[in-house]
Amino acid sequence: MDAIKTEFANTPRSLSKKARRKQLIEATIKCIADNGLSGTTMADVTQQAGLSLGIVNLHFQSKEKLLIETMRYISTEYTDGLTKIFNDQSLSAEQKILAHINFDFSRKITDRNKLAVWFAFWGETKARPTYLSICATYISEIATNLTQLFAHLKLEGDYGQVDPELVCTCYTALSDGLWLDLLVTPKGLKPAQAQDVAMHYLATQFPNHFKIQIGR
Amino acid sequence: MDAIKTEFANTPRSLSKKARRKQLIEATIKCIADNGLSGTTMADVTQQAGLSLGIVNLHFQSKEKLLIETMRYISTEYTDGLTKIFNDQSLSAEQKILAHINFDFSRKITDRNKLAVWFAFWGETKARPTYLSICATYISEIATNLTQLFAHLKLEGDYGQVDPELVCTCYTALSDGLWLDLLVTPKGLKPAQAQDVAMHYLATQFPNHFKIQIGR
DNA sequence: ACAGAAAATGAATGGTTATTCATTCAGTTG
DNA sequence: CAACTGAATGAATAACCATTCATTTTCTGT
Repeated sequence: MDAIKTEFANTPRSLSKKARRKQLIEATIKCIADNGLSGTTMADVTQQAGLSLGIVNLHFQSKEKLLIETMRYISTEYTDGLTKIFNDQSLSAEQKILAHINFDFSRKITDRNKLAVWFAFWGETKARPTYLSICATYISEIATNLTQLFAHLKLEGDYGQVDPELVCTCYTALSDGLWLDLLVTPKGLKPAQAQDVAMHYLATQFPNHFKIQIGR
Repeated sequence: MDAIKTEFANTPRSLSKKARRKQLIEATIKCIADNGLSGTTMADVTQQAGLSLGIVNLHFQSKEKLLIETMRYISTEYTDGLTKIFNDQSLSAEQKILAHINFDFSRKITDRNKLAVWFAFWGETKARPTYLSICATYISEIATNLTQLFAHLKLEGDYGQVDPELVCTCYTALSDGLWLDLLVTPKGLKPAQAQDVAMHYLATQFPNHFKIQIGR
């Protein structure tokens, strides 16, 4: 908790509104990972951020809004990363898929603190329509792009049997499930190995493009 | 909430301790699905069960213990179902895998109330060692059995390249990820379609045993 | 350097919630 | 049927926690 404090300490007040909000959101992520969603209090969050109790209400009005912004923060971080890859004109479809899978299992994304937050929010989607609608947006956006990439690969190679939409659904689910693995069995799979598992699936669909990793 | 009340109403007091605990656990599942883990109160749970406020502490000592027993309940229900399949002497390895996948996407298991509970607890595993250790037990138990089945299939068919452990990891993650799909996009995939997606993966590994469903 | 604006503080407040336990109630036994 | 046993009740309690806002601190423009 000292780390976060010092990171921002040199500019105690002059921090822009946006940066202070980010600081509070990141403190929230840490707290949810450490205490669970049900165990996260305003006192925890503000202490984690090294600030005073009232600061969250000043910047977010309420705890509920802080949580919604936290969910939006992690899903935006994720979709922005993927969108950047998808829009990169210098990459081929194959390279985009490789970059996608690489991103899915990067340090930034498979950080267990963030994974804990993802699952905590997913567990509440049935209860809170706002959470569900945030999910709905990013899911369809990613699926459209990814399906398109798989369709492109299908044309390139000799993959008559491949159903791009099915592969997209399957890959996405696989990726989510591997995240769960990384969250609940930290002594088990490592991110790089999880990535190999995902790649192994893609290799079954596009054997001319992707090869199965041996040394896992 | 009336439904649950009347289900137990004909024997208001004479219910065994075990049955009353089950009733309270099932009320807890409904409450977590409806209000989220963070929004579930003792008043909610007891009202859902049609009983009085003090009843949870009488049967479970504390809310925390009720939650732990709730998690144990859903994971036991799941592992018991799978263990029964695995120990069924009348089934071949192939039939056991079919029964396994069938169970994974059965109504009982893909009930969105229960899925919400799974994800809520997974989201708290990093914060609560007790939850994590409950996960650890069922995960390794299932993985051992399932890997064994895949190894058996590998011997039966001509599957030189197949790595049973990898297939187990991949199938398990895929199944978990499809559960997420069923939870957060209820208007999207239906359980039967999710099952087809899972089957599609198994067909890539064991094409002589499993065929891809066309009419999904 | 000073005034005004903006940001941050944290004690106080009020609503919520888990837990307790004296009392009530239902089932059982002799 | 009366005394007994243990389950169930729910009002009372005590702890907790989100939010408020008067006050303090820092920044900015002149």
